[in-house]
Amino acid sequence: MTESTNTLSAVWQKLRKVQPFADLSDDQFQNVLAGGTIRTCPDGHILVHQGDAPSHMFFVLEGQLRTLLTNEDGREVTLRLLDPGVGCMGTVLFMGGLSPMTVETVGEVRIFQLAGHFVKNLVLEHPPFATSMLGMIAANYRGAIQQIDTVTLRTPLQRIGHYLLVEHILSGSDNLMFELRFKKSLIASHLGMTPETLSRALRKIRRYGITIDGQTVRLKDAFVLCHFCDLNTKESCPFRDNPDCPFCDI
Amino acid sequence: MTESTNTLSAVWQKLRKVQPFADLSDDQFQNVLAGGTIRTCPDGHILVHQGDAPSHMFFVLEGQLRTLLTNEDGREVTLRLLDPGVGCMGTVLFMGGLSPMTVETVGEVRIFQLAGHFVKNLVLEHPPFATSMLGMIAANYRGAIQQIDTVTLRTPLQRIGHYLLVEHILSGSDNLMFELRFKKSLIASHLGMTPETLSRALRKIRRYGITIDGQTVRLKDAFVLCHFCDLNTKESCPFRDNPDCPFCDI
DNA sequence: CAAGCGACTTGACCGAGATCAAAATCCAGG
DNA sequence: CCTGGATTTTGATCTCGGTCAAGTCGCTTG
Repeated sequence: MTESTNTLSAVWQKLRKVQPFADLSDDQFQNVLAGGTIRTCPDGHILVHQGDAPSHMFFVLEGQLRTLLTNEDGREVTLRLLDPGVGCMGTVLFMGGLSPMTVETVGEVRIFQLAGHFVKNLVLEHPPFATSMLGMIAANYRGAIQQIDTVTLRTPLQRIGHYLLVEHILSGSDNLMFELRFKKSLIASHLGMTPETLSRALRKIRRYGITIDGQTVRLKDAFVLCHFCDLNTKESCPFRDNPDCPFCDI
Repeated sequence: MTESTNTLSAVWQKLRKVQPFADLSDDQFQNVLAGGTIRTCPDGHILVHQGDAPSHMFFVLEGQLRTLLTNEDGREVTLRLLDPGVGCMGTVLFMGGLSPMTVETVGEVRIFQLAGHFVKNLVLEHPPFATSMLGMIAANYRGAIQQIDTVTLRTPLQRIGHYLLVEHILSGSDNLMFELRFKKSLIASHLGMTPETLSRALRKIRRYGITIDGQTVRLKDAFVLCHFCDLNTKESCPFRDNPDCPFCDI
């Protein structure tokens, strides 16, 4: 088996079932694969600068990416933290104009990239793909709204609590222990605070029965994170409306 | 001419040329009109509550709407301020799940509303409409990103400066005087600050040659707002790369 | 095993913006 | 023209989170 088949099949594995490709036929997906490129980038590599004309969509195969905003004096906010299987810059392609965000690697990353015009053609030619893109973009939009909510209406404690809740649900919420997927400094930047403030918030959150040791989060019981539930999150909560939940009756 | 025709033709006037309808044929647009409803709502009326299942898209015919987020103790951020010709909740329809935002009238408002399934069908049946919706949603997303930038990376002075710049460009930027379209308290809420802070920032911004009296903004010269330009805005600036602009060479 | 570096934590201090309170301004309606 | 309520402005004070600096932990590398 050649290196190239090896890699292509890896991409197939990673991306076949994820949005916006899940609804394509195998043939169409094969086409997508043929139309894109696989790259490996070192830590801290900047794939897109704020202000660049957007040219490609990117999908993480291995490693992590983040999208972020910066200002002139170097302050920055992380918009999204991307794990394998997740894509970015899809929305930016349809915004028209220059990219409002930077895309940067976090550690060494293997990515799959697809030219913008390729994506736009797919939208025109395959209505289900268009709907799928709409859903994906809308999901990103929801994330942005969530972030606005977070940074403007919540205290640092509430921010990290909510973040942990979402992570817990994503991890399957079947265990009282799970791992943080990202470095704390990145999480802090995503939550619009400094690492110092995050650290202090993590200290304070112990009194809710939530302990963080390194990347490991330990919960006293299944419902301690319910303190930080909101309407969006409630919808995806597996304990939704469970009578034991102290907050689901709100 | 009956009241109803009168109103329908008013809707035609207002919405025929705006996204996402601009690319539809007259016949298709006629269909849209027939499929929707016209409503008049009093000041402070809530069209959608955060947490409602999204059912309609709304378009402003006369008056103003705003979309906003609230938390439990009553604090709120305004996401968007909508003037006639602008629509909302389109994105939310494609997010799946409940509405993350509230939609509220500002003063008495006349709106045109279109059922969600109607919009979704249009997307499936008319690829150009889908592209148009993608563009619209992407534009909203850009707005959300801009807002994250604003509230996390800018000082109150920079925020209001940038806001005024965008307003100036929207107003045609052909005059050294223009009107604020919204109440200051709403603008403050949109910029993530209190009315008091906004007031103080408007005081401070005088030293840049920008004077606000009531709703009227007066500029000392055409370039005073350039202090608050960023990459996004630069693209739509009519003075772009004008050698007189003190910042376009950045 | 020691050294060294990066990531995180902790402490002390400070300042921008929120809050609270009061005065001023604006405007619609009588 | 006057009046009453909403909106905005101004002033005084307080507080949360940022900043700066030092210390700790943990991991990689020689």
